[in-house]
Amino acid sequence: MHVTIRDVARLAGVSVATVSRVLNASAPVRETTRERVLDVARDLRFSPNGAARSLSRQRAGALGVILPDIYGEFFSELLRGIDQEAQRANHSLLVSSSHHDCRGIGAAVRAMRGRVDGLMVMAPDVSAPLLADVLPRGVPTVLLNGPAIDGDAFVLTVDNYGGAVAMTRHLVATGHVRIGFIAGAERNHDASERQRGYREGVREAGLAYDAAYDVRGDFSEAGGWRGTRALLALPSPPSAIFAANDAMAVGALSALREAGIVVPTEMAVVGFDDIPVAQFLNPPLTTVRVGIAALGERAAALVLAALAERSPPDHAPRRDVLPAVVVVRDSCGASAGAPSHLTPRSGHPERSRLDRSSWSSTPGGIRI
Amino acid sequence: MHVTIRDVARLAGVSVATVSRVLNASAPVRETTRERVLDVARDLRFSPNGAARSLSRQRAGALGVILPDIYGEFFSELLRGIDQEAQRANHSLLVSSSHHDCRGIGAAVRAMRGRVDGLMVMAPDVSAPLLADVLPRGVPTVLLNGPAIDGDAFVLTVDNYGGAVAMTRHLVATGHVRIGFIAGAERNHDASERQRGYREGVREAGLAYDAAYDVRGDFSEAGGWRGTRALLALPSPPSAIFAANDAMAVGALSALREAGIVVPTEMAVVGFDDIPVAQFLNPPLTTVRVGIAALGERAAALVLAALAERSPPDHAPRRDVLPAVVVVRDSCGASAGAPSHLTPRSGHPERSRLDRSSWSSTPGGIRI
DNA sequence: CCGTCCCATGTAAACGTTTTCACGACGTCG
DNA sequence: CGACGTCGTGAAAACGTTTACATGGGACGG
Repeated sequence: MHVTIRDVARLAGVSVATVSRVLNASAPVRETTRERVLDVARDLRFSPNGAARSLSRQRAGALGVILPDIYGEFFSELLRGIDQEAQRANHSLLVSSSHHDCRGIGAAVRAMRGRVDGLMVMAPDVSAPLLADVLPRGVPTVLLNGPAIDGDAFVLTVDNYGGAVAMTRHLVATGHVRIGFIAGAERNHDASERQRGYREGVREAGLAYDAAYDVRGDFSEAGGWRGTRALLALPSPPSAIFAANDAMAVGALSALREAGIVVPTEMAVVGFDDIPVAQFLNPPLTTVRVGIAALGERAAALVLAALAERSPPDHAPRRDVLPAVVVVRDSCGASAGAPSHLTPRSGHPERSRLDRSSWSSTPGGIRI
Repeated sequence: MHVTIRDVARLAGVSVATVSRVLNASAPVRETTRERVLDVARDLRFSPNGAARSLSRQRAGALGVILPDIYGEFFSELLRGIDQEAQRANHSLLVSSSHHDCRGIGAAVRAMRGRVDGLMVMAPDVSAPLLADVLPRGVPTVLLNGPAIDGDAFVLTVDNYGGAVAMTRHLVATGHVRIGFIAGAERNHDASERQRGYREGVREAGLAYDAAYDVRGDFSEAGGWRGTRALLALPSPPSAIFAANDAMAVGALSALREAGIVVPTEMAVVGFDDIPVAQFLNPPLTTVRVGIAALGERAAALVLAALAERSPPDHAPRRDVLPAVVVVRDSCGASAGAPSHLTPRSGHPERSRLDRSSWSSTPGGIRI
């Protein structure tokens, strides 16, 4: 049926071992036989069977990615970062999404056994013990934006709490006293951390926390739209809306436009994530940059590093938190008043697609 | 090292064949032994090695996806559609991106040999003969948005030309006589088809085609931004800008905002693709809906169908074109004037994430 | 009571690589 | 001139499944 290494060997008049050696350059082969083998391989359009190869070597040359969803620019960016780093190490990506509960995650993990060398799992909705139970042992695993876990998985998160506190402080500093918050999905780890940050920011400013201004969303544009309607319906609506992610901020901007409310003069809107489109919105969105692609890159790098050293790196920290910095643009109304000498507004459409600047912590916010 | 089926067999006191039969329910096994095997398997947390499994059965249970890039919402949506359909058939996705030239595509294809049962390849920049040369024979393949090809690959495209003609007609009907166009990347198949549609639309309206209004872009927000600046710098700027995709339309909106030009009253802006965020932009973007996720779903469905019947479906058409319909929103200025009885503006934030309506052709444009 | 059939199970051969081991031939050094 | 590496190669054993084939034991009909 398919052409195998045996066919190549037969036609070239050598053993399969020699063919393998030629194709992998794994041992010296006489130049004449080498060329003969390569010729036959090319003629037959032979390409080695990946499954057989992974079975024989004990590595698959692929990384597994398990995601709750792939809707929106966030996951697109994350995947891009992961892919970029994986490709550097000649690894491909086995992607499986739409896994919210640990049953689904468990199934996906099992399906990947033997076809991937490492695993990246994003499971913001699943509690730590349940998750620990389904993760495989013996496979380098990085948990993205999840809770701490007591398996041998490395946990990589973004400073959700710190970023939300910083953003709330920024709004307070701009003069807002009624700040509405549109939270993420219930039970979602990122969502609750960001909410915790918002509440702390409000509390430390000495403002009265009012649950009516703290509405539930779901990280989708539609959720932001609904949340905004809810906030506008309050007897005394907020003067600023803090959406727990950029997608909801987009929905908020849309709802405000429909309501005829001008941003930022009549209402400030800020988001979280700094998805690529944020800077191109009308008005450009003030948000918290988390370096999504960098997060993905780092996750892949961690898995690959664990793969490189045969023994699991016990000395290395089991947890890493990436910084989240406030990026001030026009949608919060603070743009005009803020000191403009920090970072000149220039060339923003030219910025590199993969901005590594967020790998290192930036003190305070930055202006773009 | 890892626990294998042999370990399970040994501890359960049966042969490996029996274990396999239990786990796959492929043959009747006495209830008592079945339970014993399942218990041991659970205790040992056994999960079968995927590589070995793919080698033994002659199928991998995975589909390969080869993309030029994964930047932006377009690819995110496409991947989502593919994943959705693949998951329905219990297949996972092996994704490889950043492949622009046929050398890279060839390498990716070879790396996937034996680990995937079918292939979806998006290679808008590669010419047909080159591409045909690197595609594998014997593996069901669907080419996305590529040129027709004389291999045995199925070609699935969107009606780029028709959509662009329709959109241009719409702008003409709205009263525009100077329509700027921001094209996609050179040598990109989608890009040139859309450009061809724009030119035809202009021509058939009896307007003089002026190359100065037909500027080069690159399908990125930054490219749209630059293209818009170029159009604004013309001695007599256009009154409408047709960006060859939504990402560039986003860049255009951003550039116009910076220039203090109000959309749509002073300038109409339209895009192509109808990425999810389009309806939430300020103003909501008039664009050409291609049903990105549906495209992905259909591609996966075609591969899976070819997989189901052992022989390649010769009777089936080797090419399919999905409709592209104009979606009128606010950014083109025609919204207020157009008859509003067609489709009431309602519930747009609630629309289902995966809209299958574009699978079937809709006569004329639709209003949202 | 014996032949036949079926059911549950075991044995072993695939599947297509890589890799270890062995083995000649050849050159080098003592 | 013999012992000893080195180099090129082949044979065969992994790798962990699935599955065709074989086998033994019980049920059942004659």
